[in-house]
Amino acid sequence: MNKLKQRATIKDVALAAGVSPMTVSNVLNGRMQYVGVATRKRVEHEIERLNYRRSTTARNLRVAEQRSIGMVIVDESPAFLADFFTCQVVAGLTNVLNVADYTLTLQGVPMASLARSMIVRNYEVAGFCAMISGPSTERNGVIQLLAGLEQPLIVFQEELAGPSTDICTVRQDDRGGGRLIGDHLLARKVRRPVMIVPMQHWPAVENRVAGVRDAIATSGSEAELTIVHANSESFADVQAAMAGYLDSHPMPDAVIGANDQIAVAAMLLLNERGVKVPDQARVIGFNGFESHRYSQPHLTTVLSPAYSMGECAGRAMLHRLKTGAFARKDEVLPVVFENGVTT
Amino acid sequence: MNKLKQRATIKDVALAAGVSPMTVSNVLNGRMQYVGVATRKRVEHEIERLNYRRSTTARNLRVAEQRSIGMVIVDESPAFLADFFTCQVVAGLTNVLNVADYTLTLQGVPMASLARSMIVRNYEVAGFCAMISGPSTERNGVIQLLAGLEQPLIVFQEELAGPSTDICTVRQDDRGGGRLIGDHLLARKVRRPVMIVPMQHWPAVENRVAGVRDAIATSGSEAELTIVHANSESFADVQAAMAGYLDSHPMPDAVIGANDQIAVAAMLLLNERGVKVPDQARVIGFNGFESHRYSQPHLTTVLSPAYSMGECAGRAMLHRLKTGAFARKDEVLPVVFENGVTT
DNA sequence: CTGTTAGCGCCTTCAC
DNA sequence: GTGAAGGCGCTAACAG
Repeated sequence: MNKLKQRATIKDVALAAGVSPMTVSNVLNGRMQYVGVATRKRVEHEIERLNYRRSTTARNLRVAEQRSIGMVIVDESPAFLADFFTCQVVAGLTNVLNVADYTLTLQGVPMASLARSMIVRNYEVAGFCAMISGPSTERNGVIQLLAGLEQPLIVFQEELAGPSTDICTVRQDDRGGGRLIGDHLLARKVRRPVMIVPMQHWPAVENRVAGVRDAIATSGSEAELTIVHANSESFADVQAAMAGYLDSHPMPDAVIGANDQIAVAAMLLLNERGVKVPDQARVIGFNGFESHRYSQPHLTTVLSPAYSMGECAGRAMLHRLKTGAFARKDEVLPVVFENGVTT
Repeated sequence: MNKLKQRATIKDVALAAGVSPMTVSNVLNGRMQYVGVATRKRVEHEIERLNYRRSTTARNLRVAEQRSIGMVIVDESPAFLADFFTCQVVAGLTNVLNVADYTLTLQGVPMASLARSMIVRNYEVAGFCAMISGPSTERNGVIQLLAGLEQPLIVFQEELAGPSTDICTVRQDDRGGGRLIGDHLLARKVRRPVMIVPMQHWPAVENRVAGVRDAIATSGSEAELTIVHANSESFADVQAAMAGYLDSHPMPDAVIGANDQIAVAAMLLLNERGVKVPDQARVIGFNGFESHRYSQPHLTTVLSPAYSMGECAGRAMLHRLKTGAFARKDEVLPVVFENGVTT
């Protein structure tokens, strides 16, 4: 079925109230200057009685306007949204949009099928927000593809090189966060820190690494950062990479996870091997969320403003829609250092 | 702005390809029996060249059909979605819908403004899924309101009493989970278990309590379950409630949290007071997620099938849309016991 | 295989 | 203040 069953239209309401459809429309749109009070009452009463609901579809067609923003999540995994970071971003975004009577249209697409997806083939939202994962080249391909749609576009956690039209990036200050971590460790005389990062190229991660290096360079310390690549950020891969490193190198005096999960996986391995944290090795993560209060031991980390990023994107998009242009091409949100007991 | 700017229509494509709009429409809809190969090629080429994208709005109006499902999250907190459970449900739901070329339209609404919201006033999706929080009476009010919309409705984590039309509930087997917990604790000779629950009435929580009681009754054990009410499920409130209880009662031999956060908050308090877990008191949670692998100590809990619930709801809705009726009025998904080190 | 006609529900424009 | 005509972009039904 999935059909529009017998549903009251403006015409029905008009008929019942003994007025013309135009008058009903005026009432619906709050153009009260054009409608007598008595008429309005009658119309409103009939709307209620007939359980009338305006067809968004017909209205949007007529006024050539969309009241929804598309949130595109490009990821191979079908569980794309089941990620706390993305989740927070979507939450913030939805809230800002909803308050402005916009809707969020969620679409998860595997990279391969994006070109044939409804998003690309159909015109149905006023603009797009995108969270893209995958290798760098492919991510850029996706951005090109979405940009080709010639609609306002916001991309999360990316940095764009060339001049771009009608694209805005929203990201957190990963490099600044890296610096905070570096400063914190250097103040504790760390000399041989190791940072575990996933194999996959990811600008946020590179910025975190760069931030740590900034801190070392600025301090004039002779500390040296070693990068250890894990095949993925899964629990098993991280532990394997960490084990491989420990087996063939002297014990590092600090382990930095590219994110909290990585840090915890590494820390659990250290525990297993009898290494005392933080006495023998300090451990620090990245992208902590509310849940950090519940973790035991309390991991030192850098708090992600993911929810605010969503809000920021929402506001940016609404502004773009209203004024015709983004206020800024790149929105960078500050992160906050969170002191735990693991450093 | 937010206007449809100069955008190619079917007419433009038809003109450019030298055919009628109807032929273009046939190509778009894959009705190739009605279109010659040469013509099709020409049309497809022009679609590409003109960067044509079909207007979902116009199509939906014409065929009187919506290709989107509304996900309504009724909650006072603007951070509604920033909750792992909801997040997982939405992820599962979106995936199933997207594969069927349906879209998910997300809308978060505070209870108070629901009646005046776009959801209620406008007709724009084929059906609704709802996650409602708040006191029992108000939740029922929301369900009534949404049911009054006369569209297919799926509600998560509720049990409906009376006969309902076109409503389906999707929930996890909380009572079964409670039984698993009860059995586990009884097998360990627990006699004075305490269960910490939030003040707010919540059917899922009541079912968990009932399940534990079931287990006790079935076993014929003389164990007795004490319920401790916390003002909310926040860290502070849970610890306050727990402290209040401990100060005026003998030490329980097991603490059951109505969910994992509650359990962990309680456990941290026990730690602070020097109570050894699990030797002096066992601790057990509810609604574990992937993150349980990262928690330390590894909490014993019952794993929530939240993601599957989303998938289940998606399938149920698609079936309803296709056949005109829900296959089942109440979908109950099994939970899985997860053995940790805290029991 | 291709084209013509008509209309989905709403709102802009203009007349009364 | 209110109403009548017309059309947004698309496709069902029917002609050819």
